[in-house]
Amino acid sequence: MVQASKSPGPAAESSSRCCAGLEDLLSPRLFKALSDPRRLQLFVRLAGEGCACTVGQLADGSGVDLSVVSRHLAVLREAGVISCEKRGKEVWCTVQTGEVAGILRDLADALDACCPPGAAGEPAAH
Amino acid sequence: MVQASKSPGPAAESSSRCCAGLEDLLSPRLFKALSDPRRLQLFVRLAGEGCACTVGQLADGSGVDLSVVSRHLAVLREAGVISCEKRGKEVWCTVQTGEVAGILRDLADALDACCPPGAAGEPAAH
DNA sequence: CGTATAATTGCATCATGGTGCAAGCAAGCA
DNA sequence: TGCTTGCTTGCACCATGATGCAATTATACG
Repeated sequence: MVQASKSPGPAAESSSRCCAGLEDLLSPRLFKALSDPRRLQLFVRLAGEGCACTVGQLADGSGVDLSVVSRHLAVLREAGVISCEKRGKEVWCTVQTGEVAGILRDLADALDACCPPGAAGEPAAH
Repeated sequence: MVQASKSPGPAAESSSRCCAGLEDLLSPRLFKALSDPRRLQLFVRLAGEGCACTVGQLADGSGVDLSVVSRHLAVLREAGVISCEKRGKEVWCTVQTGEVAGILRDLADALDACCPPGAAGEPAAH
């Protein structure tokens, strides 16, 4: 929303020779979802519990209101970190371990393929 | 700061059998650093430029004040995403591709080793 | 020295986001 | 139908964070 559409920008963008697909892999939404300690706590808790909990179960012992947990889970869900399924009155949340792990690996691969040592821009002595 | 020290908590934490080291790998600081679109833009730009730029170079064409860029770079540096080296008057920033990729891979591995399908908590039909 | 350049930091302002309470909605049950 | 439970959403409040301008520090140059 802020970064518009790739934003050609006034400055020279000609040097995008490497790290081509990096930008597409870096999703602010994903990182924003994992940037909050409370959400991270819920994430770990959800993973530790066997990757499936109801909102109420996660709220128990979290120290915050159930509405807060509900909102945090919504953020995680919109980021694709977890998925939720309604069964009766309850909503069961599941960690998307495979999906998230895949994204992180793609990102790691893109980074490794990026910026070869002594590629360019590095000043020798100046 | 918020999550205290592992927080034994009132609720049952007995089910931390899996995803043991997951919590230690999930650093709010790292994700927070990558959660801002502007910082992500600087990150991509820095990677695309050959992984080495001065603060001024990054500020050019970024559309924001140099002080803003400086602050964003500080956040990235404190998160270990980049490293900065002062040479003369200028500060050269470098993307820590290997470090970041390593962290992401460790996290991906931990997630894959986590939550085996049909482990527990999953309701069959209820 | 004094000046210019590069970058950081202080300060004020504004936007975003986390939180709790209460109301609303959906689903099961008597 | 009325009631209870599980969860979501609206609203207000407060903390955090992003931004721009100005002042400060550090380094190079004359």
